[in-house]
This record gives sequence, structure tokens and C-alpha cells, in this order.
Amino acid sequence: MSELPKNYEAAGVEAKWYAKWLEEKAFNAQPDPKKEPWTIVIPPPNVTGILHMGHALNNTIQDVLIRWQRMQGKNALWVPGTDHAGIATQNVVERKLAKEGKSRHDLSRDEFLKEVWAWKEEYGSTIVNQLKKLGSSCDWDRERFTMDEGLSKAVHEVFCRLYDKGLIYRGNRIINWCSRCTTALSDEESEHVETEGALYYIRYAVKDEKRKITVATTRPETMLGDVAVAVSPRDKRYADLVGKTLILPILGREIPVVADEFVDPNFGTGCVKVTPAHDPNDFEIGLRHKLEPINVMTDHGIMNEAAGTYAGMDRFECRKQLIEDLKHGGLIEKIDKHMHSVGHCYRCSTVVEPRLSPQWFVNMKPLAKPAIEAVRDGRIKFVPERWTKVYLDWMENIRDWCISRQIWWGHRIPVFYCDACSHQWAAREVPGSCPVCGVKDIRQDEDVLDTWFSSWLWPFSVFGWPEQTADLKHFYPTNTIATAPEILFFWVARMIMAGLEFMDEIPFDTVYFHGTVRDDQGRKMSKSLGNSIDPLGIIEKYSADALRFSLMMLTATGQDVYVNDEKFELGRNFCTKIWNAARFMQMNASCEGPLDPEKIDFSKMTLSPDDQHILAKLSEAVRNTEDNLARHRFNDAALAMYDFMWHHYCDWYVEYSKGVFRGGDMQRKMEVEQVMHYVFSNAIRLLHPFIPFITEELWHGMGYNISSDSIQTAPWPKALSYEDLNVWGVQRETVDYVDAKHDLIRVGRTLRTDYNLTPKQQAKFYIRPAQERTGKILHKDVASVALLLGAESIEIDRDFTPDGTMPSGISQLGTVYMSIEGLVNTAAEIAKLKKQIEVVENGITGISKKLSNANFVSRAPADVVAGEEKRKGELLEKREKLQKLIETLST
RNA sequence: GGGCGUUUAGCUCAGUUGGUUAGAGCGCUACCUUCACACGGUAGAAGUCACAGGUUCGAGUCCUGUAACGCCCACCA
Repeated sequence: MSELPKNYEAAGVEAKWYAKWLEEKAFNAQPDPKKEPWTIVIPPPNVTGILHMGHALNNTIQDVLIRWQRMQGKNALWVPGTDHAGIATQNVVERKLAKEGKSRHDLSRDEFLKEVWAWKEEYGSTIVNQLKKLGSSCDWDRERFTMDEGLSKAVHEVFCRLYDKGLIYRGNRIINWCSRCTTALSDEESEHVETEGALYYIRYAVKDEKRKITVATTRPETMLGDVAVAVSPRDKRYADLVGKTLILPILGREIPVVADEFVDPNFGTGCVKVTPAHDPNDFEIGLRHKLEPINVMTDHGIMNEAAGTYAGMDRFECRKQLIEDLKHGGLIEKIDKHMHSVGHCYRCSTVVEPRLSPQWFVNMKPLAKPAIEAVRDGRIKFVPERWTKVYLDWMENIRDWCISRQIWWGHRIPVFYCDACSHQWAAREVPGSCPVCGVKDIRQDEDVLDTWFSSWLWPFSVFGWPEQTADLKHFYPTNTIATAPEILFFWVARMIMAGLEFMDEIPFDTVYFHGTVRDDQGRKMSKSLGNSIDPLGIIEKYSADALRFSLMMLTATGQDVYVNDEKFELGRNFCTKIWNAARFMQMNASCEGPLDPEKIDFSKMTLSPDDQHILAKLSEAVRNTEDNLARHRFNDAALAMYDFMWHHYCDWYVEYSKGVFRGGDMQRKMEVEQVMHYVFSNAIRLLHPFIPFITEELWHGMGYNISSDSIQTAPWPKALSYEDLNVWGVQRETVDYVDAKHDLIRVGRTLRTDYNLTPKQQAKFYIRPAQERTGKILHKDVASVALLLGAESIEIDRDFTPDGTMPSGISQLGTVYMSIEGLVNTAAEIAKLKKQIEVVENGITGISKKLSNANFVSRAPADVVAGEEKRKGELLEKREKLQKLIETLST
């Protein structure tokens, strides 16, 4: 035990312990058949990522869970890693190249990939290091990267299995195209944003007639790719037009009028332009009517040669120009404002272009089926539960997953083509020749896979799958996955499908969805808004423990978390409070040598009521904390500990102990000291998962590191029942008495405040106990009451008759009277008592009304009725006492 | 268009199977630099539980409807 410095220096302490933990491999776990495994796999942050508050929240939750399980003796493993984040990372490196005046096309594919790997080597560990600052107890020896050799092997294996099963196919379909990233996106990667656009009404002429019909569109530039106009087969207005020919404005192309069920005659004009290459519905119409799609744009969203004179224009520039030209020709009927949701690239926010394109897809329906079952039958639980429905709705309407991306950074699609014999096949390893005709000149598909095609395998690929490793056998399935609801579809749903398909087993049993971290105005934190709070800044300013504890106090299950800088003072202040409580104990230490908290035994001691009380409250706090942790109620768990440490231990027990330490009873001092060390050492163990650094520092600083060198390996506190506590002589009755004593002290303190007594002014108090028995107990306990009350002296007397001017207050244990020289304020005292009577009377009226209600008496449960009756009796008694007091004062 | 969430003190939020007088943190008021802690202590003020109905002996809590804000999903041009 070394003397604790007056101020806690978080930065140095945190760095010191994290380094020590790493050195001692405190977070490492190996398969061990004797121990129960408990596993979390991290949602791998992007290698391009820097730690934001969302990460801080997400990882604090995981760390609390894993440290808790580890302390309980489980074989706890938290597997860390990062995601290669295909598009995001490629964008970062492309921007870097752009600064050097280069594009990736100035480099060969291999050269470019070398650049990306070099970037990854240099910056890829940024977020990992930041996670360490937070205190994350990951097994860093197991750190994985989604493009590692092992994980790539898993990707290839999965691709080949699905390909051979026929669940992966290549199709020419309308996909979401980002013309800035020049790649296809999955449906999930296209973010719909409600946008004010326009609905343009354009006139198309009927061939050889004077008639014109009007079509409405939000994307007029796509008319250059129109191949027909569709009307509803039930629409009488246009019945005679079906089969006739229209002249497409500007281009003058002849296009037919077709009848199709898709058209809603009540929307717009009832005529729909059909552009099969740029709209999914139109594509379907095109198929039904055997119309050849015309693509009018390049990969970069530039109009192509099919756009005639508009070729070379950007799509939005073209839109503007085209509308101008149509206006000139008198072909615009009107332009209406129109709200609609428009897809945007989730990586660069560019407006997504629906576009016909040959891509690779996974047929998801067969994979979804068992994944729906696993959640429906409760093998996998969602917390909060409401996400179950969101999941099931999506899964039941699941659509095929577009997995090919036209970028270079990622897992290259393991499909090979032989041009000699037109053979196409998927292979786990790059083949040397065509397995059919033996030709060596084969080529691999140019595209790479969606990033999520590697992350959906994460819970088993990190353990070496497809090899049947010991790790995999021991640690899979994992237990809890903690994540934000934003990636329910991207990641969680797909992991469940992959786990069941490839492991034949769920990947985890619990999914905990936490909220989004927002600023104090409720806005999502984002770089563009500039409202982000940097967790590292908070760590620097307040400490990692403060950051963690504050976040946990603020995290109601599944609710969004609103933060500003000041919110983190909560955790900082709490840490300071704990620190000072420890210093207090050191300053009053009388035992020589350190105390082993695991060897403290109270069975041979006579515990005072306050000793018994704090021991009982500790067990209550342990129970509350565990219950709440088990239910993922992190805020309630944090609050239970906070309340115990601050409002029970510091406010009452430490204050009580001062009386003992200032007295001369050496035996008592030793006893109280042992109670303090027992309680404090258990409390910091309980707190360790939340605030790992300061608790480890105190574990050592207080000299508790005798049986367990680290707090991490110390036994987890036990929630003792009264039966257990009785071994030490703890009685429930006595504990209740101390609660009542606290109440009595509060009543006395209120009197002091009401009469403006300064702490130095000592008043004389008289207590008239409500019962003979309590009188006797109070007598024995009078010293502690006097100290906590700041009383000069206390007289306890069943027959005490107050002087008419004495202010008084009523508590459960008895009536408290205060006497101080020259203190006369009868009028104020009477007014105060009258106010109290009013409150009591309100209560009596309420209860009387209830009790006189025959329905209540007959229908409410007996114990509720009895409780009400008891309560009424108490209130009546209290009213009587108050009235008597008023009478005494009035005479 | 469909679904979900939120609405409780000045602010941010708890409030579990319906049951005493609805709680916390911050802020506010008064007093206190007392010997662990002013990042502190003691005491206190502060609420029409969004609104309207209903169920019930009893509703912040359950049901129906309304409103506001937020989120997710969706191929009506």
C-alpha cells in the first residue's frame, strides 16, 4: 500500500495499466475445455475509420460485458479486427493519388493495390490504437483483417459453395449505380433521401396524327432512352392509341404505345414513358413487351452517343438543357414541384442512377428461411425486442443481393472464364488452366465483392473457418453481438444467414442494439455538420473511465444518447469521489500492513448497526448491478453502483466512520476499517468493468493485490442474501433501523437549516422515541446520531415534554425537538407544521376514499388493502402528533 | 404509402408484472472553504406525466384515437 496522491492523474495511470495488461496478456484467451467460453466478435471498424462517439459507446458496451464475464471466471474472448471497407478505402487512396495529380487508371491494378496496402500498413492501425485508449480488453493477438489470407480463404470457399449450389448467379438487371465511385451498389447501400424535385410533363406526338399525348417524368434526361410509352389496359382515354406509334421528341425515334398493367391510370397523365435501361419497372415492362433497352449514360453519369447531341454532357446538365430545348419546341406542358425519395450513394452521397448492368447476385430466399426461424423460435434474441419485427419484415421480403463492385480494392470475384471453350467456373484457388479444354489462357472476373461479403462470415472466419480449428470448436457460436441498428440488414441479418448456412449453427445468441449518439440538439454527429465530439478529446480532458462511465449512465436500453462536453463531468466527478473515499481510508488507517480483502471475516466481530447496514446495501448493489447487466440495462447498472458508492458508502458510512475514528475505541476502529476495506474492495470490483483503470489503480494503491495481483482476476463480488449475512450477525431488522435512523437525522438537519443554524452552531436535540424498544436502541447509538446531526447533545426520553417554542419534526423513529438559546419563532413553526398537516391530510383523504369504496375493499388484493389500512393508521397518528405540537406552541 | 420510436421538473432522461406522497443527473435557491472530496457537503424550490376518450376498485404504466418531433422501410412514373 502506497500513499495515494491528492489528485488522480488519469492519463498516466491509464497508459501504465493498459501497457501492463498487454504485457501480461491479460485479455488473451485460449480454448480450454474446463472453462465455459464467452465470446464477442467486434463489429470490425473500417480501416479508414477514426474513433467517434458511436465507436466509443459500442466498444464500451462490449468491454463492460466481456470484463464482467471474465471476472466471473468465464473463458472470455473478445476478438478484434478491422474491415477493408472496399469503396471507402479505395476512395481515400484515390483522393490521395488525386493530390499527386494521378488517377488509379494511371496505375495498373496491381500497382494501385500496392498503394492501398501501403496506405493500410501506415494508417490502418489508427482506430485500433484508439480502441486501446478506451481500455478495450480485446485479445489483440487475434486481431483480424477482412482481407487477411485466412479470411480471404473463407470468402472464396463461401463463394464457391454458393456458386456450385446455384445460389450465386450473374444477371443483367437494374442495379443502383454510383457514377462517382463507378460501381454498382446493393439496395442497402443506396440511401433514400426525401428530395424536392420536379415532375416534368412532356408532350409526345402521335405519328401521322395531330394528337399529342403527355407523359410525366422526374428524370427527363432518361427519355433519350425511351423505347415505348405505356398506358393502362383499362384506361379508356388511351384505348385507341395502343399499338400506334409515337415520335420521341428531340431524337425523333419512333416508339410504340403499349398497354401494361403496371400503369396506374390515376397517377400523372396515365401515360408512362418506358426506359428499360434506367428504371426497374420499365425494365420489367420492356421484358413483357420485348423492347430492346437503350442505355444513354456512361459509367461516369455522362450522356453517351445514344443521347445524340447531348452526348458528353453530365446527366444533370443534360436534364437542364433538354428541358430548355423542349420548352422551345413547345413540348413542355407544365412542371410541377414533386417530393420524392432519391437514392444516394452511402459512401459519397452522389445521386444513385438506376441502371441496367450485368452484375453478380446472391439468391437470398433460401438462406433467409432458416435465419427467420432462428429468430422466430428464440434461439437468437434481439434487445430491445422491437427490432425482431423489423428483421422479420425485411427477411420475409428479402431481395437478391448484388455482390459485385466495379472497384479494385476487395476480394476479387473467384470466377474464371475460358474464351477458348466458353467455360465459366468458380475456383477456390487461381487455376492454371481451363479444366474443360486445358487451355492456359484463362481470365478472372474483373470485379470485386461487396465488403459485406467478407464481414457476414466474421463470427466464424475469425476462428480459421473453413478449417475445423480448436478455436472454432471452443468459441463458436459467440454470445452477444453489440451494434447499431443501422447495420441490422447490412450485417446482422447476413451474419445469421451465413452462420446457419455454413456452420449450421447460429452465430450468436443475443443481438444488443444500442442507440445513436447525437449532439445535445438531437442531431446525428457528423463530420459535415462539425458537431462531433471527439472521444479522444474527452479522454484527454476527463479520462477514459469518465467517458465510459458517463456513456453507460446515459445509455437507456436502445435509446439514442445525447451528449455534450459537460455530460462527461458526471463520470469524472464520480471517479474523483471514489478516489477521495480511498484517500480517506488511507488517512485513517490504523492496521499495520496491507489487508487482503479476500480474507476479511466478520463472524467473530460484533457489527454495529451501521456496519450491518452498509454490508446489506453492498449486497443489494451487487444484485442490482448483476440483474441490470444481465438484461443489458447498462444505465441502471451504472446507476446502482453510483448510488451505492456515493449515497450509501460516502454519504453515510464514511460519515459514520468519522465518529469511530475520532473516538478512542481501538477495537471498533479496527472493525470499521475492515468493514470499509471489505465494502470498498468489493465495490471497485463491481465497478471494474465500467471504469477499469481507476479501479485497477486503487486495487494496487490500497494494497488489495495480495491474493489477486490484478483486480481483473479477483473474485467477482457476491450478492449475499440475509441468510448469508446472518453468519456475520447482520439482521434485517437492524438494517431497517439504520434506514429509519437516517431519516431521523434528516429531520433533525432540516430543523437546523430551517432555523438558519450554521454548522458551527451546535444545538441541543431531544428525541421522543415512538416506541420503548427504539428508545433503547437509540440510546446505544446516540453518539453516531449526534455526530451526523451536528448536535451538541442529545437526550432521548419517552416522556419528554417540550418547551412550547421548540421547533420539531416527526420521523418514523420518533419526534425530534431542537433547542437553542434564544430561539423563538412560534409563528413560523406553526405555519410549517400546518403545511405538513395539509400534506398528511391529503394522504388521509385519498386513502379514506379508497377504503370507503366497497369495490376497492372487495376487489383489490388483500395485501394491498391491508397496506392502505396500515398507511392510514400511520398518517392518522402523524396528524395527531402534528396537531399536538401546534397546540403546545399556541398555548 | 407502410412500420417503429419519443413526448414525465428549466435541460437530458429513468420509471420493470397497473398499487404508498412520480425519481436521478445537470441547472437553480440558501447556507457551509469543517479534518477524503468545492469535481465537495447539507437543506430546499421545482412536474396538468403531450392531448382526448376508454378499461379498472385503482392508470405515468393497459386499450383506442389525435398531435408534434425523430428514425427505418418502400419500383407509382
